Amino acid sequence: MVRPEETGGGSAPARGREATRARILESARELFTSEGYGAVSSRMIAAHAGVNVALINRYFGAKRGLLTEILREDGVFPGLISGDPGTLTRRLAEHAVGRLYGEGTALQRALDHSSGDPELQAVYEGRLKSAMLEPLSAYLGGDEAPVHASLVAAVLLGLTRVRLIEGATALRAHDRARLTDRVQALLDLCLADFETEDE
Amino acid sequence: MVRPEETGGGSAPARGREATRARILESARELFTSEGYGAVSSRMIAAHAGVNVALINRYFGAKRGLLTEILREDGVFPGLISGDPGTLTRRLAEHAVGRLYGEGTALQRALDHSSGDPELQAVYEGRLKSAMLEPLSAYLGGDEAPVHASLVAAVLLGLTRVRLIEGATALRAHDRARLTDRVQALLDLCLADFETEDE
DNA sequence: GGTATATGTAAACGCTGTTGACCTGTCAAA
DNA sequence: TTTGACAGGTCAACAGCGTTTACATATACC
Repeated sequence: MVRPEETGGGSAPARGREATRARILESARELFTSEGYGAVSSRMIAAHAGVNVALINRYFGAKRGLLTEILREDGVFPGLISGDPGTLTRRLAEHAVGRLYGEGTALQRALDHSSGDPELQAVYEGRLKSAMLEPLSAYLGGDEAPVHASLVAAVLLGLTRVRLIEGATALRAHDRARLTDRVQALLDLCLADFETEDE
Repeated sequence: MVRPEETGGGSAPARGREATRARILESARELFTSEGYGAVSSRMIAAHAGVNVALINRYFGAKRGLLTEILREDGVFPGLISGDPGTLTRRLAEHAVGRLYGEGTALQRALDHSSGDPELQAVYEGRLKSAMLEPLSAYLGGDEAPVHASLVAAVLLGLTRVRLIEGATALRAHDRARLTDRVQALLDLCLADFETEDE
């Protein structure tokens, strides 16, 4: 009796492998979103997925492997660093303010919120480097590009951090617009040529 | 036989209490500095201090209590938010850049480095609120003060974070001066009156 | 003396992430 | 049909963590 069950190929891609993997991943995403990375244990994920704990490490190496997988799908600052350079800072400011004070993904907010976890940090920072600093630096070009990119990243990351510290204060539309303008101005200053008028 | 041993008072200040407390605190400070908060366990601190583990919780409530105590002594941005308002941003910029790219305390650097720990985060953020956001806001005064303070904090925190992500790149004196100027300009912009020229 | 009260100790609790040994069902070849 | 290989899944254990509880001990007061 061959169990057909969506095994189209004839070789040996296994029966439950992909399904189980997906189930674990989905459970992890849900729990990370609702509870935060640090507050979710391997056993919680396993229980939620109806799966044995050992399978998490079998399929993802370790708990952080889950996060790496999730972050890869749900990119950080996706697709903003491209297009018209003239409006780059505007787009970044709008995205940042929107994400922090408006319509950010629940997952994004959850990951931002636990962005300090020592475990998460390595993954998060790796993503940020490869998805923000490096492309932005390449996008800007020139000798000063790395510094400019770092400053931009600093402003954006700092906003996230302060936002977390201050808590979830809602912002009226008008104040949000003002904040966005101010952030854009800061980003513009980060990117501006900047000649110190000293000797 | 009364053990004199610096027990001047006659009531009941105990014999080993202060000494033990101090020993634990000193061990914690050393280990946090050299290893980072998350990498140091209660048992490591106890062993280093030559003391039973339970005493840590007896004297400091919990591991985070040690950190609270250490942070209270070694303030964050100590004494900068006062004096001539005209040079405030200069002082902050110099302090921040100096701390991150120059002569910061080893402990400061270590705590910055583990500033993401979920446990540490609460303490760290509490300190930052009470030692940075609130005094700065009060210092600036006015309706917009909280927003300005938040932006300043964002820039300073963001610099820390990016610095950690990028790693310990040494900066030549000239580049450090340029960075300081740029940061000061950003801080000035954070504090500037900012009228959006829309309708 | 006796006795209350600090101070220090040993052992455990429940939790974490992770791993190794063990079943179990499916498939291919003999 | 019997045999073997093997992927998929389970179970129990490991060492470590922060923390707590019950206990021993030394000190200080009456």
